[in-house]
Amino acid sequence: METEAAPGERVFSPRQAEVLEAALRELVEGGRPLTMGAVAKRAACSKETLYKWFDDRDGLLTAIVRFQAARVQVAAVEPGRLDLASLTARLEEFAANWLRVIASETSIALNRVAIGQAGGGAVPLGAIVLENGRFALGRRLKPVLEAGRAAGLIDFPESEEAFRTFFGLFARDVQIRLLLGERLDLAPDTIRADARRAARQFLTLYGAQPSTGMPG
Amino acid sequence: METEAAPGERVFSPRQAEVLEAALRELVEGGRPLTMGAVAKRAACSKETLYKWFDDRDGLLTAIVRFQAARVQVAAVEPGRLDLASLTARLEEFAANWLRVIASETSIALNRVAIGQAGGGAVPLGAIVLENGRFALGRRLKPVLEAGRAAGLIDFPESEEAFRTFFGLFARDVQIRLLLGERLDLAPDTIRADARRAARQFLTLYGAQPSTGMPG
DNA sequence: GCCGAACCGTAACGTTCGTTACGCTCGCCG
DNA sequence: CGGCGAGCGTAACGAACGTTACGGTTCGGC
Repeated sequence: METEAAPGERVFSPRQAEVLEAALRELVEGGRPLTMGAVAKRAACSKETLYKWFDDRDGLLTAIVRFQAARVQVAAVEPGRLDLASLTARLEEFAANWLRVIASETSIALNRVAIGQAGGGAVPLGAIVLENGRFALGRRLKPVLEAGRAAGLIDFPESEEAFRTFFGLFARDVQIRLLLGERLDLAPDTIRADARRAARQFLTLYGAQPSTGMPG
Repeated sequence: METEAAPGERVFSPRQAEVLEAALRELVEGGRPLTMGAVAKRAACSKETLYKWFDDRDGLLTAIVRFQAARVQVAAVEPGRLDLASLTARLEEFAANWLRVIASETSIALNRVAIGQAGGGAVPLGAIVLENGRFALGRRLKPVLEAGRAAGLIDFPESEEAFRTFFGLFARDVQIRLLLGERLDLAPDTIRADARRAARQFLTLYGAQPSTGMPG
């Protein structure tokens, strides 16, 4: 998926990618706050190299966030021709994907760092996470929603509002509970069931025709 | 200080409450990470006193969280006799209250600290926040939901699941965006409108009878 | 008025950690 | 072969901060 380098997006050398992988592992596995020394040791590189490549600790954190964001890119769903079944499937798939992402150790650790320094640091880590997480998500789903509307399957005045409602329906309290350290086990079956329920409820709220609950 | 108190709940002396207020202000207003020195200076007390009263930094943080939690206690709603109008009003009021809480600077700062040390520290700050936030919330609302079910206004198999859906409907992406540092302006009108929408959507999903949207 | 306890302000100590500097090895290029 | 730049490992420096210790002040009780 090497389509285009957006402005502000830097491509990392293979060795740099290795270092960032190591930093990510350190962030996830080592419960401690991330220190430059720990990253250097785990990556088997020198601190001097870290500073040369990433300037300072904030730069390293920013690089980690961007690096991870570049990998999480889910394939954009192309609207295509939609009937009720395929729209439902798209919604379910989308919700399940997102639940899997926010339940991953990596996402939790990254969000923790971004939240922990939000409001304090000079570097808007939180903004980067939001841009590549929540907002990228919205941009991905909106075409699907609008295609569904064009097909007469659902209706809403604003796709942004419709998306936020869908977000609430599948995310619910999961993310905040995970971030606060609760050990929720999100088994694949649980995720699938939650995604199905969210899609069904969304269609109930926004369906152009009264949608009857399917069995199952 | 042999004062017998409720299990896990300690009562603070007036002076201690002052100090905790100051600590809370420092946490909210000073963008920096909370240091013992900053708290002592703002509270006009000595560090030695801080350590005597709260043992160490974790103890101080825990005390701050408990102190704030003890103040936020919203009045428990008593189910009483419910018709559709009063149930709707209860839900709207509940959602609006919660939105006001999570949008407050204090709640954001406290959640940031709890999240920042979740998974790392020995003291489960996150668990305390969850217990006094999300879970206390559920305990407050469930009687209302069950009274609504008893009155035949709504129906659901599990009040926990119904509550989580309602939570998703009013919280949506607000909390995560605030925690990540986005400046959302939640004007009173916005909050009221969001609460109304969430209550209406919840009744649409769980209403025993098809509820028609009200004008306005 | 005197005593002791509580408390304030400040100094001091040790650790952690970000940041910089230095010596060494290794692979590439002329 | 010789130079050289990149990068590794480690040491060193300085600041921030948690924690402890100390001297001075206030205040209630005798």
